[in-house]
Amino acid sequence: MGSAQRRARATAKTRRLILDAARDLFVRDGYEATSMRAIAERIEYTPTAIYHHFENKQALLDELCAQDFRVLSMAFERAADVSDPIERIARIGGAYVEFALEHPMHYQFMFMTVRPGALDVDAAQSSDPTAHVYSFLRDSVAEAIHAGRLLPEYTDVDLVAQILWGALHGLLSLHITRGSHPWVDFSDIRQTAGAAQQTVLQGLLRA
Amino acid sequence: MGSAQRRARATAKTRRLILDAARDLFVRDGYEATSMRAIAERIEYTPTAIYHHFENKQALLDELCAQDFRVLSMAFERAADVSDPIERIARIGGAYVEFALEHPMHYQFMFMTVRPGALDVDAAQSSDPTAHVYSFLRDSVAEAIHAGRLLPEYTDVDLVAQILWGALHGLLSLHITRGSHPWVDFSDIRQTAGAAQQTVLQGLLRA
DNA sequence: GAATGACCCTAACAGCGATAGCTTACCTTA
DNA sequence: TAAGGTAAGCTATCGCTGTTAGGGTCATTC
Repeated sequence: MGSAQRRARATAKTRRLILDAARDLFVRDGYEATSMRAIAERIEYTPTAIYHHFENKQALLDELCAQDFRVLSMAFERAADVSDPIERIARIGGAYVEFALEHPMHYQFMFMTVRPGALDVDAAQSSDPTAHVYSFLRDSVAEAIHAGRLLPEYTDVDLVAQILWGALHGLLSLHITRGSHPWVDFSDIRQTAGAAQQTVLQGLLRA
Repeated sequence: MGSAQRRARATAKTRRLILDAARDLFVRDGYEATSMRAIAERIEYTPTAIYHHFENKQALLDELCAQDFRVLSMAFERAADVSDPIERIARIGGAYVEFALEHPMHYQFMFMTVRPGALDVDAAQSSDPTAHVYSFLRDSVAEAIHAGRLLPEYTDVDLVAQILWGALHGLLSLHITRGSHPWVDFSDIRQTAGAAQQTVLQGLLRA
């Protein structure tokens, strides 16, 4: 009976082998520039073998993304362990920045890549990990609004959450795409992101 | 002698024909999903003809991009025609949002694409149009700081300019990459961007 | 009138994602 | 232990991609 388990282990190992190779190449060369043939060659299989474990190239990226979302989600859970909603928002933001700077390539896949393909709304709602990650922020914003901590004109939870998310994402994505370019003097990104968050919160909070 | 001019006109017309078709398809289907064959078919030429007018596919996008930078620059010039620096910042932001929504594909290429290849600092400084466009915002921020309109802790011009830029860019880029996805309730992007800008300014300004 | 060069063509290259169909190895069941 | 089923790899191929080599046509120029 243990033989089935051994077989399952072997399958999982191959799967992991493919994913690791794909991640390396995606990170090094980018998604478009990485071919299924290159992934296969790196692990000494034929391209067809990959299709036995994954539906297509996009499915590889999806799986890698899902893994990263789990990492981010766990970081958020750690950061969100505080009762004050404003402080929680600040800590979630800090964890978000740290994640982006520690895994810039993953961040790129997760938030900076145009994902083709229409989605079944219901399926996406329940399965897409972005929703879960976003809900950390959204729930805290809702709590802050409910507790009367924000200025009275801010009643739309999604609007406020997106302002906060956008402020950090904008700086982070600019840093990732243009950080090495000389024509704009990018200061230390952690400091800038911290200042951005503080500024936005200052604009949101009741005096 | 007029014949040479007629010929030049014909060449320019073909060139424009190619660019218009490319723009339409890039915008509709995306850069990667648009093939040279599709562009050629639309204007009833063979793909080879395009290579007579442009070096390659990337050159098509570069040319369109350069056009759009000119458009953005002109929009900024129009928007910046106001003396109050805070109002100027707000109007520059509005023009930026409009530009991104009107030219999402080119916005992607201009601000959301990791550009490979190291740059000669001096050459980039003088030739890269991003610097020129960024300076519109930077100069206005510097003026606002100099006029004592911001809270005293905001002394770093680039930091403030990047907070403002980042807040809008974050929302716009999220909208472009994820706007069609259903798991996050993206409100009207113009309204969200406007609120974001107002919130950041509220956090920056002296009471 | 010959030569030049701009412009566009046909045909082809190598590489891409993906699939059809076969073989092999193993597990389960009779 | 033989038969049947399935997972996982293979070869060969499809239709696509960006791009190029080489040829033809025609107006312009010497």
